[in-house]
Amino acid sequence: MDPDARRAAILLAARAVFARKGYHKAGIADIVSEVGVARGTFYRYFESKRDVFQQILQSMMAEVVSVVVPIDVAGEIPPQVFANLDRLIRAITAEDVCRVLFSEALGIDEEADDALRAFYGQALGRIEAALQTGQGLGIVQGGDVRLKARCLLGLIKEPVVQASIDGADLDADQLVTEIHQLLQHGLLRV
Amino acid sequence: MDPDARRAAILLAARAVFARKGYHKAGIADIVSEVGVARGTFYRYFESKRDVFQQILQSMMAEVVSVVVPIDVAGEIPPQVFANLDRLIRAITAEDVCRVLFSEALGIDEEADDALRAFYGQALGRIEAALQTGQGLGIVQGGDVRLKARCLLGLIKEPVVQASIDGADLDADQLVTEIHQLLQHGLLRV
Amino acid sequence: MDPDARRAAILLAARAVFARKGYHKAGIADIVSEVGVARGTFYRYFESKRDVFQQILQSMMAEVVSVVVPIDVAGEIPPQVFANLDRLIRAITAEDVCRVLFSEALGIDEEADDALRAFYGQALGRIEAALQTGQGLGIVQGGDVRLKARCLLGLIKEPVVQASIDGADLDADQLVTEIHQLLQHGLLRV
Amino acid sequence: MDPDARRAAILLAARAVFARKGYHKAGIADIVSEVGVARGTFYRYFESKRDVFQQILQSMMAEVVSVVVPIDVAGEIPPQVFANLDRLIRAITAEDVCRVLFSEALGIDEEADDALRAFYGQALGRIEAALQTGQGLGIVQGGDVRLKARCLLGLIKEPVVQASIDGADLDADQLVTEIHQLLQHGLLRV
DNA sequence: CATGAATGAGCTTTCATTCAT
DNA sequence: TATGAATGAAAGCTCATTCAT
Repeated sequence: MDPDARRAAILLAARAVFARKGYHKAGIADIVSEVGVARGTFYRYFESKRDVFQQILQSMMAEVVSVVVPIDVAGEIPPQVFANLDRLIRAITAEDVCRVLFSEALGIDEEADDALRAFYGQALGRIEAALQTGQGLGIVQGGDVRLKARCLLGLIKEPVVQASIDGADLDADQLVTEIHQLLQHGLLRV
Repeated sequence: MDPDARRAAILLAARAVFARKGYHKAGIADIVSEVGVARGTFYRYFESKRDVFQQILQSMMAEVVSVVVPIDVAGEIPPQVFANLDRLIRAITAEDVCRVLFSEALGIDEEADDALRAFYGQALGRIEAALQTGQGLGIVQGGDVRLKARCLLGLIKEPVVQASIDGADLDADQLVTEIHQLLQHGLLRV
Repeated sequence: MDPDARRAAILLAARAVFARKGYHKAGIADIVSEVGVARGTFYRYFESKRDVFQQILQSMMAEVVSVVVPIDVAGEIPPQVFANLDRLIRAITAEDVCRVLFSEALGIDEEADDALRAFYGQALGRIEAALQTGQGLGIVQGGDVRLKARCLLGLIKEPVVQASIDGADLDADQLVTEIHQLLQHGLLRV
Repeated sequence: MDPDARRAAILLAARAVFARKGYHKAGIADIVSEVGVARGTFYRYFESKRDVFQQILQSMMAEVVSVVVPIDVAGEIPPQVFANLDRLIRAITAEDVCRVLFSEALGIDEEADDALRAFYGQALGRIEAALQTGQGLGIVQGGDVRLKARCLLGLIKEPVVQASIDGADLDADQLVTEIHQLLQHGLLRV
C-alpha cells in the first residue's frame, strides 16, 4: 500500500471516528483498528492525536471554503449567491464535517481554536465583504454588515446542525428555497 | 453551611469552571478548589462530573426556556415577539450559558445528548407552533415551518456564539434591531 | 500512614529499585509494587520518575558530602584526614549509593548531569583546597593539585565500585589502611 | 560495498552514537542515519542493539588490554611500567572509549555486565600479578595487592573520567607525571 | 458530614525489531 | 542483499472516583 493511500486511509478512518465518538472519546486504538493497522503505524503518519485532528479540521475548513466562489458583479447576482448557498449547504451537510467542525473543534487546544477562529474570521469576512458590495449596489438592506453576516451564517448553519443532532436527513434543496425566501422577504408578512 | 447553600455554591463554581475551561479540561480539582471544599464533599452532592454537568445543563436550559413566554394572540403580536427575542438574546448572551450550552454540551454522553435533543426539540417545537399560528393569522410567510424555526434559531444563536468565540462583547439591542429588520424585510432589497 | 512516612517509604523503595535494576530498567510499577501502593499514589508524592531519581541523587550526594568535615589546621592533621577518609568510604560503600551515584546517575537528563557535575565539582574543589593548604603547610607533595585531587578521588572510589561490581563485600578498615599507606609512601619502593 | 567494510562502518557509527548520546538515548535510527543505510541492513549485521553494543564493548576492552604489555623482569622495570601507564592513559582518554566503557557499559544487561566483570577481572588480575612480582623483587610496597590494584586502577581512571564529564581536555603527559610521582612518593610528605 | 489521600483503569506515545518487496 | 514501512509490547502519566478517618 503506497504511503499516500495509507495516509489517506488513516485520515479517513480518523475522520469517521472523530465524527462518531467525538475528539475526546476517540482513542488512537479506535482509529487504528478501523484502518486495520498497528498503533505504531499511525505515528508514522501523524505526530499525535491532536495532529490528525488538526489536519482533518484544516481539510474540512478548506473544503467548505473552496465551495464558496467570489461573486462576479458583472453578471447576474442572485443566481450566483444561491449557487454558493447551495454548494455550501451541501458541503457542511456531510455528517462528519458537521459534527467535527461545528461540535468538536472548539476547545481541543489553543492551536485548533486559533485555526477555527481564523476559519470563521475568513468566512465571515467574505460574507461581510459581499454584503457591503451588495449594499453599495443597493441590493442589500442597510445596517450593520458584521451582525448581518453572523445572522446569515447562523441561518445556514443551524438547520444543518439540528439535522445532525436529530440524526435526520436534510433536504438541501428545500433548505435553499427556504433561506432564499427568508433573505428576500423576511419571515414576517408586513 | 447548610446543604442547599453548599450545593448551590458547588453548582455555581462548576458552571464557572465549565464555562472557563470547557467540560473536558475542567477537573473536579478545579471545581472544588473554586468552592473551597474537599473533593469528597463534591461527591456527597453530585454523583459524578457528568452529573453536575447535566444539572447545570438542565438549569441553563430551563432559564433559557423560561424567558420565552407564550404569545397572547388577543393582544398586539409584534411587540410580544420582540420582547421574547430580546429576553432570549440576553439570556443566551451570558458568557457561561453560551459556552456550556452551545459549545460543550454535545457529545459528553448519551444522557446529555438526549437532554439537549429534548431541549432543542422543545424550543423548536414552540417556535414552530408560533410560526404556524402566525401563518394562520397571515402574519408569517408561508413555507416549511420546521425549517423556518431552525433558521430563526440560527439567526439568533450564531451572532451570540461568534461573539463568545471572539471574546467580544455583543450589543444585544443592536442585534435585536438587526434581527427585527431581517425578519420583517429579509436581507435583500427586492 | 502519615505523608512524610509514606513519602519516605516510596523514596526508600525507589532507591532500592534503582540500585537493583538501574534507572532505565526500573519502572514505576516496580517501585509502587515494592511499597505496596497504587501507581497514582506515587504521583502524589513525586512529579515523575526523573523527579524521584533526582531527589534520591540529591540526598545521596548530600549524605556523602556531609561526612567530609573541614580540617582544623590548628589540630593534628593526619588523624582528621583519615577520619574523613574512613567516613567517606563507609558512606559510598552502601550498595545503593554506589550503584546509583557512580553507575546510573550520568546520562539520565541534563538536570541530573548538571547536579552530578556540581557534586563532583564541589567534592573535587574541597579536596583541591585541602591539598593546597597542605602544600602551604609543606605536608603535601608539590605539583598540580587539580590532578592530584582527581587521582585521590579515584583511589577511593574505584575499590568501592569494583567491590560493587563483583558483588563482593569490602573491608573498609583495610582499604583505609591501604590508602593511608599509598598516600604516605606511594606504591613503589624507591 | 563489501560486507566487512559495511559491518565496520556500522560498528564505527554505533560507537560514535553511543559515545555521544549514551546507550539508552541512542536509537537504531541514529546509528543507521549516521552510516546511511536502512534499518533493516543494521539487523543483517547485528542481532540487536545490545549486540552491537557488546561488540563495541569487546573491541574497546581488547584495545585497552592490548596496550598493556607484560613487563620483562630481565630489563629495567620503571620505564616499562611508565610506558604501559602512558599507553593506557592515552587509550582510555579517547572520548568514546571513556564514555562507553566507564559510564554506559554497566547495567545494560547480564551479558554485558559479565563481559565487563571479566574485563575488569582480567585487567585487575594483570595488575595484581605485576604488583606481586614487584613485591617479590622488593620494588613494590607490601600489603594487599588486590586492593592496591584497585586503587591503582582508580588513580588512572578517575582523572580521565572527570575530564570526560567536564568536557575538558586532558594533558596525558602531565597526568603520567603526576601519577608517576604519586606512585613513587605518595601524596604526603613525611 | 467533611476530608483528602489513595486508587487503578485507561490513555497517548516510543522504539527495537521484523519482513514483504 | 538492501530496504524502510509496519509492528505491538511496554512505558509513563492522569484524573474521576472511593473510603477510612
